[in-house]
Amino acid sequence: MALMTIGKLSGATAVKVTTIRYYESIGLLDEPQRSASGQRLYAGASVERLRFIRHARDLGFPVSAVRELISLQVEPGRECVLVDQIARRQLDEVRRRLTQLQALEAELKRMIRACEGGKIGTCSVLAALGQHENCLHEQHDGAEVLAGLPSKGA
Amino acid sequence: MALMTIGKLSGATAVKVTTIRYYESIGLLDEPQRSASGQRLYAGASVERLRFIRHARDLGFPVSAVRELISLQVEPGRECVLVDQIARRQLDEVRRRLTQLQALEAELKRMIRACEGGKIGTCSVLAALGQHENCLHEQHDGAEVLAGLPSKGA
DNA sequence: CCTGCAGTCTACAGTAACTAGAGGGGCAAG
DNA sequence: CTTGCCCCTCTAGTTACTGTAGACTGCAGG
Repeated sequence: MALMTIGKLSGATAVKVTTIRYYESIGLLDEPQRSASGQRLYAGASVERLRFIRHARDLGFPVSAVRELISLQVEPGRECVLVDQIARRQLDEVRRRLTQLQALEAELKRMIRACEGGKIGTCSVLAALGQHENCLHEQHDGAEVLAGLPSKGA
Repeated sequence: MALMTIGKLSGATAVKVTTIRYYESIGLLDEPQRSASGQRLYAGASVERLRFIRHARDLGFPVSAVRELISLQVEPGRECVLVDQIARRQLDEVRRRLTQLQALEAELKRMIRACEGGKIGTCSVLAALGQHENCLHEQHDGAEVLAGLPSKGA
């Protein structure tokens, strides 16, 4: 497994070239060797590292947590408990979001079922959105709960 | 229901003052009257409008969709179908995220169960993260699927 | 050797949806 | 009149990237 350019690494890990450079810039990836002309050259270990990062990110770990995980990986011999804690924290977060989303799904379904062929004047989707004494307002800062919805795919 | 300052409106809708001003700046809220000294003064209708926005945002509708919904509200008489479409699109999105999160939950649980009291050298959380031929990699641009996880609460 | 093109470089700007802070002015009570 | 909270604008920061500009490199075909 010889040295590879950033493009190859990108291909091997499904992480975009720009993202790899970004990870380097924020210190998630070490600075690699450079060719005489300044191009980054990666060894096989970078593939592992990057897959690790990718997978952790896919699991929803924020970059800060990934950083922690990496530092734990680098200096082994300490208790697994820390890693476990990070994972549990993440699991809690995931479950919180699951609950949220399930409530959203229910409400959206209800709205759509009610809205069949009516005119806007009586459209219950709009009416439902006008209500506020509804299912979602137990926690007050619910604002940020779903703030990060990308919906780029739409 | 007399005119109210931005602070009152904020209190009545649980939307932060800065956020209200932000909504105004992006055109979600109309510019309100001003007092002689330049303070914003809102009428009761603003409460409704803001609740509508808040609720739609809580349901995960992106601001662009909220904008559409508002415009549909403003010029009624057109078919409800458009509103319905937006809601369905949102429901699809929510379901997609639900599926994702359920997979994540399963994997995190598996990881945590495996990681009980071991040392880091054998920690299966870290090991699991190193794997990549795993449950989450059917879709290739999974990168962005969970990109927006805030986890500020942690 | 030349040309073309894909790949790479840096650096900066933009995205979503806010949030936070600086630095100043307004308003009612004591 | 002062205290203290509210309000103003404007700018910058957040997260995790993505996109763009403009320049350079590396390699294959002719």
